[in-house]
Amino acid sequence: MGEEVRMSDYDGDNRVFEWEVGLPSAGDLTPLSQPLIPPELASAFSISTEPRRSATDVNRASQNTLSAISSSNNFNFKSLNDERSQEEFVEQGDEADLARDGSDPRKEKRPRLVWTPQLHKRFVEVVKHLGVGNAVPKTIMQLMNVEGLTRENVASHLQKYRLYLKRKQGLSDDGPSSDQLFAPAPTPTPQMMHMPVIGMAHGNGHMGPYHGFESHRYNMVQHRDWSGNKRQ
DNA sequence: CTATTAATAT
DNA sequence: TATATTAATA
Repeated sequence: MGEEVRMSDYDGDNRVFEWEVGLPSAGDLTPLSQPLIPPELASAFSISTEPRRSATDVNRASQNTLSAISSSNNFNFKSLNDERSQEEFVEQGDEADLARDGSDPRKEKRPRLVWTPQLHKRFVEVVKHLGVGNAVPKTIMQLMNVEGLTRENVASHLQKYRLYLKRKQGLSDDGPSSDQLFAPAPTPTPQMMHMPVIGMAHGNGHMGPYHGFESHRYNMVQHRDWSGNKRQ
């Protein structure tokens, strides 16, 4: 029952399009790695939150399930969570990082946040929802509800996003769509803000255990070309 | 304390 | 280039 499947990989034969009408696109689905109930609400109503699973946990579980299925009835599942799809990406380039306080969680360096298309989409939706005029980092961060996302992450991205907006209203249209991430999505998919998206990781430092609360770490990244590719 | 912006660092 | 960090300022 709740298989998470990337339809983008199945353009093959055994695909029944009639079954897909009205279904949300793969990118809009809520990853199993996110709790359905925001932590604030859960605690406010004293709902016991299921122990949060990391993206890798979910992927592993999916692998097991899918491999079991495909072996039981020779289904032609292509590569699901294989190779470069998504997994944790930690740049283990250690270099004299013994100066790390293993004590203060707040000061722990996080890996650089990677603004995946999904993350950015989330960001844009929240900003639009708030209105560009009154969307501030703290609020955006809260509404995005992404584990591990910090206010300065958002502030930094917001700063860049505003520059993008400024540049874009100044010059109606001309030249190629300069920005990869910011350019209007080819698939407008007018959906209200909903559903959490998780994503980040890859950094110079380390991938320490982060506590979005009391649980796991975050990661999962689409390592697409950030340099010359426009997805979504 | 948070937000904004520009400059600078990684 | 993308993201982080810092400093000045509101």
